[in-house]
Amino acid sequence: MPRKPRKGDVAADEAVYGAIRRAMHMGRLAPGTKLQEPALARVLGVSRERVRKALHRLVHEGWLTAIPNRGTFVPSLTTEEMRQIYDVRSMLEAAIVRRLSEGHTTAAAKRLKAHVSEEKAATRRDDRGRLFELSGEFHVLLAELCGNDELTRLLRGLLTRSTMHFSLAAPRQLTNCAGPHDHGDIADAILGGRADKAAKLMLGHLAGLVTLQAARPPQHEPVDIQEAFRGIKARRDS
Amino acid sequence: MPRKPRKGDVAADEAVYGAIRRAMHMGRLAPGTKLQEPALARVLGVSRERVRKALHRLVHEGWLTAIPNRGTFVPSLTTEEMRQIYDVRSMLEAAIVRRLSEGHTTAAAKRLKAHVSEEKAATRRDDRGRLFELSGEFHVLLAELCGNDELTRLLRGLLTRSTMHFSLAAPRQLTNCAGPHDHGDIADAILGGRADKAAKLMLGHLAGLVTLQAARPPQHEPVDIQEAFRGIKARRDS
DNA sequence: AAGCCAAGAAATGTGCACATCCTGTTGGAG
DNA sequence: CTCCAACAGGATGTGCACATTTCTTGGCTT
Repeated sequence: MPRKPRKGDVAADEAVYGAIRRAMHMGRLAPGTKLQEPALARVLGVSRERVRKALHRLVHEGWLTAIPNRGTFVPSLTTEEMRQIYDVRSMLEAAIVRRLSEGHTTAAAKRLKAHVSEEKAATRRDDRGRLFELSGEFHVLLAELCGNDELTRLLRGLLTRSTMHFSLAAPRQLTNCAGPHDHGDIADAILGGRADKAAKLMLGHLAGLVTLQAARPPQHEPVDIQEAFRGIKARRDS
Repeated sequence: MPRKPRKGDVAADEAVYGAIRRAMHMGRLAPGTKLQEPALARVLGVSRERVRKALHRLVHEGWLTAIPNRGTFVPSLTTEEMRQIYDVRSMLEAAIVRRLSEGHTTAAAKRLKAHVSEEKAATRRDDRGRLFELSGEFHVLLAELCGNDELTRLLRGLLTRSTMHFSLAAPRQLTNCAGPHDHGDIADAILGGRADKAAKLMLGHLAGLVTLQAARPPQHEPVDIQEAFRGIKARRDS
């Protein structure tokens, strides 16, 4: 028997997908880097087809860019693309906070308060990593509280693409979503039923993020695949 | 030599993708239909891997649903999912028409007027097919006029998923976007700079589409793959 | 010396064959 | 007669090997 692709191996491609995604999230892969399949297969210890499938998925999701017969590359994100993404987010999230301000369940209010308090706790502990995660989840949480799965999925995609800039440009310098008090203020406006104020705060919050990312180092040094995936192997999720 | 996969074959998978997508758009494939790879490969005259790749792409885009080791199926769309999609569209398109009402270029106004007049012409000619296309393009056009590529791509995806209901449920009975005068009224409000009115009209328009699709035949008879792909082979685009 | 051409090497894309899993059927037991 | 279990047929998933294309290196020409 060469190898039994048992039922447990169905999560293997998911692991490869997560490994590459995590490497990008950590800022290990600079824009313009070519991700060649044999090298990734050798480093990750899986077959080339597995890598191939994961790469195709990442390309389709917008994380990578593929050129036929050339390979897949880490995209060089333009500030214009970033502005457009945040523009769409402004449209959606302003509508979201307006809707939540006009009416929400007590359970929703409870989850929102819990999240804000958790963010404040992370801020006091100065836990940058946790705060980075929570900051992103805040925006997804607002979409979830609307009870619209499609909306949640869409916003999650936009948000992951937004965080690409943080990850690829300056992963360790920037903290995260501007000031932590922003989320608290937005939550207060929602819970208080002040739709206009909540929308205005959200728009200002997103605009602040754009200007925060405006100044970033345009230089990128070449990356070694072997070095980039040091300590990254299995496990799933982002 | 078995076969030369020349450079012209790079568009072959695109053709397979378009063929399946067109079959769905024509309402040939009823919800719940299992699309098995050998049958599709035999009918379309391509290799199984080509079909496989197209199926994976369609699954990733939400057109089909895949169950591991079971196959890919045409999804049975719930009215709840449809409502959620139109809910997201309401958020985005209300913001779009508001933005366009507050300011747009003369070129944008020209394109908008041209589109509306073309819709009216199609209505006079009673050209249902053309009007169906134009009705969808109207909503995409509004996104394009905002000059945001990300927004256009997102809305296009939502719109194709919206038309799935028309296609799968009752492709030949329903005409399209409710009344053709709706689009004209929205355009007039935009060109007149009446943001609130334009947004209100758009929300009403989308709400009308939802109620229009509420009553649909829940029955679906089994489909033969051989028969479904009659006259559908190559060519690209949607 | 600089630019161009050609040959080798490596990477991508594709078809093929096999292993595994699911499903429909048939036979037997209760 | 009904239900369960084993089996056969077929479909999906995966690894492998090859064809094609592209990039690089070396040598040649101007």
